[in-house]
Amino acid sequence: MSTSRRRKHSYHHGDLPATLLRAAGKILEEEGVDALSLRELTRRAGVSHAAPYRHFPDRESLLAALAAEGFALLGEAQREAAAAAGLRGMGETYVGFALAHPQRFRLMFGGTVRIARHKALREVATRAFDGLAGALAARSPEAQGARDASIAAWALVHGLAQLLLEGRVAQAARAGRSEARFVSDVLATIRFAAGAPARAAAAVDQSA
Amino acid sequence: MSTSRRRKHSYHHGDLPATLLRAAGKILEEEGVDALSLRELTRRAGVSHAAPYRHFPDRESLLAALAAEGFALLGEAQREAAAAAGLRGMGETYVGFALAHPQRFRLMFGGTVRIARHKALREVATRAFDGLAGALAARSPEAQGARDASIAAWALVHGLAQLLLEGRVAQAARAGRSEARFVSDVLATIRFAAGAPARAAAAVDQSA
DNA sequence: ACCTGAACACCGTTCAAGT
DNA sequence: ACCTGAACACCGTTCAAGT
Repeated sequence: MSTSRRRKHSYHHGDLPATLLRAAGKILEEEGVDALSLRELTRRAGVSHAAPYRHFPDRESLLAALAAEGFALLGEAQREAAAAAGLRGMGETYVGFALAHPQRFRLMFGGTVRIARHKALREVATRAFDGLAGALAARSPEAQGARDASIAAWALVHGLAQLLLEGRVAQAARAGRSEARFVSDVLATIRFAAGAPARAAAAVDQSA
Repeated sequence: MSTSRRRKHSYHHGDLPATLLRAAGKILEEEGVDALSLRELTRRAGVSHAAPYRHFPDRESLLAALAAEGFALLGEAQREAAAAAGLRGMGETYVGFALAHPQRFRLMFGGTVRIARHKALREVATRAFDGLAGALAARSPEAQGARDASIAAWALVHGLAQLLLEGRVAQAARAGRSEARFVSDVLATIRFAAGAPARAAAAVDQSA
């Protein structure tokens, strides 16, 4: 008689959390966070609208779980890229991840989820970034300058991803290049001055 | 007898749009976009909950107006910085704006407002960025390389702003420096290779 | 132990009606 | 021309009750 339940036994169907996360991920990627309501989610999953509360304290916690999945994926992709393609490969991978999963990336960095309040999320996010920082620090280990440069590198790829995602980079700037080539070219315009004392270098370069 | 109306004549009180934008800006900066509901806004403004619809087609259009204010402010600050402090000054101004108006900045770049769908917003946003691109292109006018470098420069400051805003940069990385000094030091680790053919330069730098 | 259904306090948006 | 009040179709969250 029921119209939407597809499960065998229906009542306890093994793993509702996983089912919810899968369905939520689909809604997220198709329509964005704002369209991801618990009620729509439970409709798709064929459970009552109160069911998620047995597994997630509130909506933000479910979003936090989705964001955590994203950081895990990004972190892994970065580690693989570091081994296979070096520093610039990591940057291209970062931007590539954002373009391949735009809504997920927005969720991870958009501020809707307060990362600090969700322990598992906080930890997996931190781990993803340690990779980038470590790779850059390893190249030129003069403490503070290298650390600053690693933040600049991260900011560069992060900002490029964000600008492309939001469509802020004009079509004209692409100049007919493929997306990957464009990203590669833009990143190639940058040089890191990690070795030099940052302050002095700044003074030199600024006088233009 | 009315409890909340503070206006003289009350019914048509001159400039409801401006009143709404002022109140909305306050809610935005205090509590963020997600807390900015039209109903809460109308409660504060002392009008009926349907009143905004005489002036804005929907909630997103009101948010678009708030974002447009932000881009106008940012654009102006950038133009002043360009005149007074040169290229690096513009970058510091960009990050400074984001840190001074975090919720506004999030609204401007968070993807909640579809910029392309709001004409006035689209135009003021474009104008704000022409400034940055122009300043960099003027320094080294070799068509494509310079354009790519200007995008990289923008991505750099934008990403740094975003990472600082979301609290993704660990306290430890600051190493006791003031925020302004930290930003300045991070930006100083970067050199632009706008003059050189981007591709060749990339190949050289990559082999590390 | 896990899920449901009714209930509550919110939303955004529409529209006939008021001034 | 501009604003209101009732109405509609949604939300997130809570809680007693069901299996």
